Amino acid sequence: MAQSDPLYQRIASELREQIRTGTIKAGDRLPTEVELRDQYDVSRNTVRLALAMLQNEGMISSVQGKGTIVREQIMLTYHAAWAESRDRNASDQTDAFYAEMKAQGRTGEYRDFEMRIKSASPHLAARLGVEEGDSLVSRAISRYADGEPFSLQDSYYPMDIAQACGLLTPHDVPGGVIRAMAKKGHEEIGYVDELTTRMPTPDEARKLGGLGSGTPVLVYVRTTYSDARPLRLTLTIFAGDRNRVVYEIGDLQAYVPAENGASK
Amino acid sequence: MAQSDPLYQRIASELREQIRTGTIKAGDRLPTEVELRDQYDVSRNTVRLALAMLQNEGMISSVQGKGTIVREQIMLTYHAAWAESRDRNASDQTDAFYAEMKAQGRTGEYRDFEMRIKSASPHLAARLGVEEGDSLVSRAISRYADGEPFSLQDSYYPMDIAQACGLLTPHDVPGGVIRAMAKKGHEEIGYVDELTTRMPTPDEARKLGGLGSGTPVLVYVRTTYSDARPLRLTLTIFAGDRNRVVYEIGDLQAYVPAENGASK
DNA sequence: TAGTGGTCTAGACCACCAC
DNA sequence: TGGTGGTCTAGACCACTAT
Repeated sequence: MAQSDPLYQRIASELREQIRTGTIKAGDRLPTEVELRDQYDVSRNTVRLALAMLQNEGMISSVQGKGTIVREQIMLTYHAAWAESRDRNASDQTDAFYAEMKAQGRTGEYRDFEMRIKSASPHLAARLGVEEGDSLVSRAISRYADGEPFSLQDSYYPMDIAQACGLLTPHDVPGGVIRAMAKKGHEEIGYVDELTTRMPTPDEARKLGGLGSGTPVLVYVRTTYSDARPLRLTLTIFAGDRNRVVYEIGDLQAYVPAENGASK
Repeated sequence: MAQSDPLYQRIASELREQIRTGTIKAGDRLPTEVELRDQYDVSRNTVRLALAMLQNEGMISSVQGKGTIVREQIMLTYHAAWAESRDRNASDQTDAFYAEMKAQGRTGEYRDFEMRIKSASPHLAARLGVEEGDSLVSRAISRYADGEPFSLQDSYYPMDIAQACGLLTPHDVPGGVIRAMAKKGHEEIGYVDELTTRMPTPDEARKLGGLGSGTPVLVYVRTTYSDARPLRLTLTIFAGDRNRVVYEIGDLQAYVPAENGASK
């Protein structure tokens, strides 16, 4: 960062460098705003501009009354290619989630189950092959790992399938939804996954445990198909700083999964 | 947003609502900061706090001297499941990218090709099955669509493979890298894709055409394997507001691709 | 030149937390 | 109670764009 840059960017650069090189480690407290103000001989607002920059990069987070700390990153892995596959024991998404958590040495749970009837948005209607405004059954949960929220999931089903398969209940389906649908002749034989990223809405940030302003979400949409029609659309919002989606495809006899890993 | 919220959050909420409902449309100019200051009877700094909030959500972007506008979203789709598959005409990543762009009615190009020798970071070493610090060949490009930068790509190859396959050249490999490797007995028969999201580094933001501070990147890592070993690791940084990664897997005879679509 | 957003100051008071 | 970050004011000057 050149010397002619704005003051606040120069301050941000120096702090960023100290974090990158480990002079200030993850979990450590930064100097207070007043200390930085004196240290750089600027106004407190200028210090706050610098800190806002780092916050928007997801590097630090501030708590009123306590201070500003360098954020730590823990990563969970979501194996998309087999998470819901039919030849595993996992009977539905929830079971698959438990299995993933256990395999990664964490405790998984979900909360706030909700069943609702919703009107199909253009986006949903196009993917589920129904008319805009048609009724859809939505079954939503929040997933937690080690007591912390990690992702929000909302599955949409065409009304006729939901009725035939007993999905109009405000609780878990015994044996899992996928199995229940298969029994009624709606077997999932293919899927299309769409992955995007964006900043969370204030509502999503709240549900995901107060995401810092520098934390994006990973938006994951899976639409599944039988041989005749779309069966289900599952929208998952992952907290971007804590999740990784993985696809393992093809012949992987030479693949040795490394259990760990930062984001880059 | 309750009335007891901070002023700047209340201003942000009202503007957000006006954008959401279409009172202010994509591409439109927002009122100037001075107008908002008078309208809400607050200081200009408070207005700027509100605008910063919306900027961090990716909803608006400001340009010095011009004004503040509501951002438009165009979405490109990257078909990960077949983008590099062997039974398509695409001979390497670059060709595959052209084909995708053409299919979506856009012009694709790439710039700033670079070949470098780099030392393996722990992250790269683990995935490519080499020792930390070993030499790797890096071949990087920036991808543009309709003249705008969309993604940065960097492929890493173990030195012995790069030498055997003629990858130590500062230009394209005729027929494509994947084909060149296959000819020398290094055929890609499986791959592992990892997808994460985070905020861009200042350097990435610059290379991607000055990403707004509310735009995350989609980090896409593909590691490919032969029957014996890892062959290649390709790291792609997508501008998050302009790209979508799609996997089409299984039997999809009932799938009718919808060519369009917003992010949610 | 007039108007826009970008940077910066020097204060003030408040809400929250640890002691 | 003292210190932290959170909010807010009322200015100033600068850099850039349009006309």
